[in-house]
Amino acid sequence: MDEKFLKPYDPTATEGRIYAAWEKSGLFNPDECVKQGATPADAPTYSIVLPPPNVTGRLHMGHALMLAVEDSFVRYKRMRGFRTLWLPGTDHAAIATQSVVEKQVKKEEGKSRHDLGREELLKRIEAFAAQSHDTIVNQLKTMGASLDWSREAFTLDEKRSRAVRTVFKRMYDAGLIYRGMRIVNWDPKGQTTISDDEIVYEERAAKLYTFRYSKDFPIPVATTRPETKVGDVGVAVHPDDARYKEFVGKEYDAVFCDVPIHIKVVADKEVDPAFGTGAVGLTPAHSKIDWEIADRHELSHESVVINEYAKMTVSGRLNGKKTAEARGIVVDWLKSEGLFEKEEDTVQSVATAERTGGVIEPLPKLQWWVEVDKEVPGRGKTLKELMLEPVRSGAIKIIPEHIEKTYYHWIENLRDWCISRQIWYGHRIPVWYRGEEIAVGEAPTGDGWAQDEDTLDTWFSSGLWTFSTLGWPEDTEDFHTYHPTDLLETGPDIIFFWVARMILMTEFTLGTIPFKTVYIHGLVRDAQGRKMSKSLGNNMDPLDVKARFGADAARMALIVGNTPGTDMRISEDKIKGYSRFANKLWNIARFVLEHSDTPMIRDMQELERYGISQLVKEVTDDIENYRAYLAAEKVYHYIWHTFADKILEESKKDETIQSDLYSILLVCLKLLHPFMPFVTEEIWQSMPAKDARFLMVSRWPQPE
RNA sequence: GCACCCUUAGCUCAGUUGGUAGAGCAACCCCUUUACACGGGGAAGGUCGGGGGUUCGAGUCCCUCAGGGUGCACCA
Repeated sequence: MDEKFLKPYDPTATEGRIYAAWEKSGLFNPDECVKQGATPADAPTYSIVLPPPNVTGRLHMGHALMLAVEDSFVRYKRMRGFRTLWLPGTDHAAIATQSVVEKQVKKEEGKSRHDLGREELLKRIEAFAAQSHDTIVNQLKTMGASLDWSREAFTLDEKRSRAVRTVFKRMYDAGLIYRGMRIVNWDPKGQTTISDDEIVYEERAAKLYTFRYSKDFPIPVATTRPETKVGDVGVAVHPDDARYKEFVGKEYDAVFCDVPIHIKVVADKEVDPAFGTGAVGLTPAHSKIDWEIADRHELSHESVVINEYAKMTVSGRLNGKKTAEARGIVVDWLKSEGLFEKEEDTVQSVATAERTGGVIEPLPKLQWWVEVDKEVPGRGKTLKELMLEPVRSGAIKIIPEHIEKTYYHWIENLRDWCISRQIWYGHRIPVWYRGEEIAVGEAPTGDGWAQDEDTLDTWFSSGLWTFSTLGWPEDTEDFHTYHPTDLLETGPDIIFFWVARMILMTEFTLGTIPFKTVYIHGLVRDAQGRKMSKSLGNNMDPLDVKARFGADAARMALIVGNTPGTDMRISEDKIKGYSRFANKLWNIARFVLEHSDTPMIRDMQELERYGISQLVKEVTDDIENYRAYLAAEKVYHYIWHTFADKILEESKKDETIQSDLYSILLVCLKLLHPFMPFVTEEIWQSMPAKDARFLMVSRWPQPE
């Protein structure tokens, strides 16, 4: 018996060494598994692409959970003899990364991005991303992730960029990408447009003011944003509202807070007669709904009164004032003019930018959009329908199932997707202009072409991830072998951002699904059930956990009792419990090896009396049905309370049992390996008789 | 407003197609027994949120109420 067993199990002394040995073996690469005879060349494939962590990030518990779950499935499938590919990569995370670097530059040099210029800022960002990349990659490895690093991808590298340009052009040619002047969600803090999904609504107390535009204006109007009223072009009332019927169609002139305005009264069914005064002041340039109502009544969109810095752009006393300040000025003016009727307290949900926290200012802007309600040529269906169909038909299965309903609900409410961003880091829009001419896809030759200044929403490139990582649009063997992928495992917060976009992009581009199963894990919360966040200071650092208890213990704690789609709580006690379990297994191995001078490998029938075949059957069945949380617990329970507490104890009295212990241990190591890869592999390395050099590629016990 | 989820032992949660409840942790008692005190043995603990229904039988299916949470939409 190896002397190492005389001391308690020490994960910190073991895990790094084991991971290095795995990496050196090359067995994370399915081609290498075939070459070394660990996997049959004609074996079926199993593939997962890693949801790419942001290059700016540090490993957090969410990552650790993702890795624990995915690695469990991957290791299980590999042991079952599949040609198993788990493909790693990182995400450039455009807005997030640029804003980190911008802040840094501002702090250290006092310069803005415009002081640096596009080229210089990009240089800084790329340097930062490269260094940050190495950090996160090394952290992924510490959790034991059996990712094939030889295939690593980056959302912004040349191969992925080519995929982006290719898909953009195809969508443009299909008439699904268009450039249009529309109201966008403008983030004055981040100085960019964002999509509807990047908005977070915050409940805030606000005032609802009731006023008239002028003394002779017949209808009182209620608003929470009086400062925007200098941009009003109309007032909308409900067609059936008897109070205002006589004024519909009439037009009025007024000078509102120094600004001349022209108001037409229109009737529109969108207006709720019970809210406020039942009359809406229409500000088409600064409200999505008003824009739409204005469209229906042929009112102008042109009256822009707020700029990108959320400052007023009208002449008179409001000029150059911030919107919040302007609000007070307008209210004072209304009061002094006798136009003010009343103010009431109300609660407003204010749209803020998820990344920067800036209050969204709706502005009309020329942007690029993906049209979701238009028929896709040759498919006879809209993009929306293409997103719904594979989930409805069961071609894509979402776990837990009820999330499918949420998915449908979201798609039904989906509007055109704004894909252009006014930041510099990211995939530049592959469109070039020269006078009236336009070129799309690849850079045109000839003089005088200027590329669009904007970049693409980062989710545009993420949407291609399952196939861009496999080399598409090149005709690669990997693409043919591993696509569609088998499993997409991710968190509930990016189902719409990412999962839905992947389905959209893959259905459009390839006419197929990106993955067969979507497994949604819950969010990791602290012991009190609170979200882990920087501001609360309750973040648990996986690297710290690993240093104290080992990656195996952290992984096990994240898997056991963690049902898909349900948030989980993690506590130090739970992790500590599994670090003790690792030590328990260590001592079981010690005992077994001490009592197995000439180990005999028994087949499953010979071990029938120990209930092990039943365990294998249940564990296999649980993993196959995405119940890893049960499988891991059953293995734990068997090892500790059946194998150690009963069988080992019996064997001290009954010598006939002793010669079976070795075989039981072998099976237990295999069943536990997907969940606790390090300690099981470390013990395996000291097993004198076994079916593979590495437990990682040994055969999974046969369930029958 | 629309939709979805949750409510089971002190705490955190399982309970896969309906067959009279399980785990981990904590708490309690005992044991330093030669694999392990990062251990072992034992006992305790639940009218499965309330009410109603379907069924021979419901934590599990249906209805309803209450509390908690999430997503989406709206917010003049």
